[in-house]
Amino acid sequence: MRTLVKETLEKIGQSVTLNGWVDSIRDHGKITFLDLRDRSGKIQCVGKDLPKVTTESVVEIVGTVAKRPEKLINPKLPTGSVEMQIEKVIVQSLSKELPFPVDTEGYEIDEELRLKYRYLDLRRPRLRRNIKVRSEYVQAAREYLFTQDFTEVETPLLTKSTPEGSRDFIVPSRLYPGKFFALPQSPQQYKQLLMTAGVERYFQLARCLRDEDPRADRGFEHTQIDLEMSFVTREEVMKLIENMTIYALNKIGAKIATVPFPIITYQKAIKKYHADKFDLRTESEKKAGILSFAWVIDFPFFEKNKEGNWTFTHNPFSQPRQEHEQWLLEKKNIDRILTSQYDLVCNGFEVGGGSIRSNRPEVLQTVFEIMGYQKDEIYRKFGHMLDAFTYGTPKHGGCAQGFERLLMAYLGEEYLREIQAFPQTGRGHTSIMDAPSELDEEQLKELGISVRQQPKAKTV
RNA sequence: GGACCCGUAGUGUAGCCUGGUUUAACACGUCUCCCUGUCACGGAGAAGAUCGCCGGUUCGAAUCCGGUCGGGUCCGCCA
Repeated sequence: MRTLVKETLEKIGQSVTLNGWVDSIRDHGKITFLDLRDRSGKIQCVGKDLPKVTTESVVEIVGTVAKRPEKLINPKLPTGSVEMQIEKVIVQSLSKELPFPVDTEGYEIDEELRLKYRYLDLRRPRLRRNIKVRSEYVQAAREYLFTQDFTEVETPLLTKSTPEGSRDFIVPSRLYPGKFFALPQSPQQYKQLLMTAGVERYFQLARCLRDEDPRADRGFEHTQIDLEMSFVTREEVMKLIENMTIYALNKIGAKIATVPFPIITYQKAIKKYHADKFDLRTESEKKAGILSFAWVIDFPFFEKNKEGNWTFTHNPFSQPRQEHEQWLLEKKNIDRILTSQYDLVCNGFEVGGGSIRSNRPEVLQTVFEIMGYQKDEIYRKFGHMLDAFTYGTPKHGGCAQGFERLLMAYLGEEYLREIQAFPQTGRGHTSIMDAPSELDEEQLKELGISVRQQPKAKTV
């Protein structure tokens, strides 16, 4: 039976079997020290005449846990008061020399190389912690939402392209040649339809895919804690997300500057910070690693795009502020219509946003009319929503939290990629596997895609 | 689509501006040998780089110039 490294502290004098990676070897000739690492920690193992083994190899070590004499205790190691007296080392998987060190922070290493060998990069303590903290945050958020009677629902990945918002990732259809699925930019429409369905409180860890040029804090894929609630006010949704965030951050030991989160209007934010996302932290709070949140509300619903046409600032499905709904229906004072949208800001990042949605088909229809859509086009693209809203849909609202950015702030990371196990590179290549890649002619034929010389094809 | 920056042993850097004492240096890692108490062990030694690629200038290019490829950051874009 396997014993974890951290469990050795309670097994002094016992014979145990440890499994893990060789963290380091210190060979003194007649005596050799071998530090063994598993997911729970590191322990020093002592023996003589050990088999030939390299660092980062996987070994099984059978031996006896012994208390170290007072003067040999290593205070830097959690297991520093004990050591393993080796009876037998079985080399299970020998490692060759790694392409880069994994006992450093790793920032100094070329990121392309780190991503090519991400499975080794993830061995470094910093990334192990990032992955672990992420998992703990998500677990805590789930825990909280379940106490609030939410139901977790998965929505489709293969869905329909909608012309608004970000550029879609496209998947060709084999059964319907010449037609395409789109991967979701967010579960927006499905989660609203779940409100029509009567789920009332939905959440999901939603993967969102957007085909836009990557940045430090955004890539092709990111995950959001996405939720939607029926029969709620703006303030109720904001409070729920706020409480979930506080609960989950407490679980991972993060400190928050101000609770409840301050609320500021968009107009005041622009005037005061010249941006709709801003950093409220004092210098001492920055040093202490404290998270400082704020809500931004009362955004304008519409703005003019570069062609001079009206477009939405955040979300076309949003309900305007109640007092402006009549303006919207009459298509007047368009520039003064405010939306029920709320954005959550943390340490200068936008880490979430949502709104109360309109459940009136005529409001949604008018929004698209203001943006210059013809009636038949609206029905073709959003008819399913308008239709659904004629069958008894409660007023509803929701929020999506970009918790990866939140964890970036908490973990002091500058790049979203450091929070993701297998991120794309800054130029949109996948980790490890060289994707996007070319397809076999056979696959293309099956998809009804004509075979053309692909640009930058590396044919020799 | 645009702007800026970076490519030198396995990793990270120096050298480049001001071309020639360069046999391309240093640290870590790797390999060999020595070492019974180290824990970033220590000591001795060794291997490992045609300086991303192509071309130009020059008697001579890691170094200057042009192009190209790869990478990074930002702007555009990202409901």
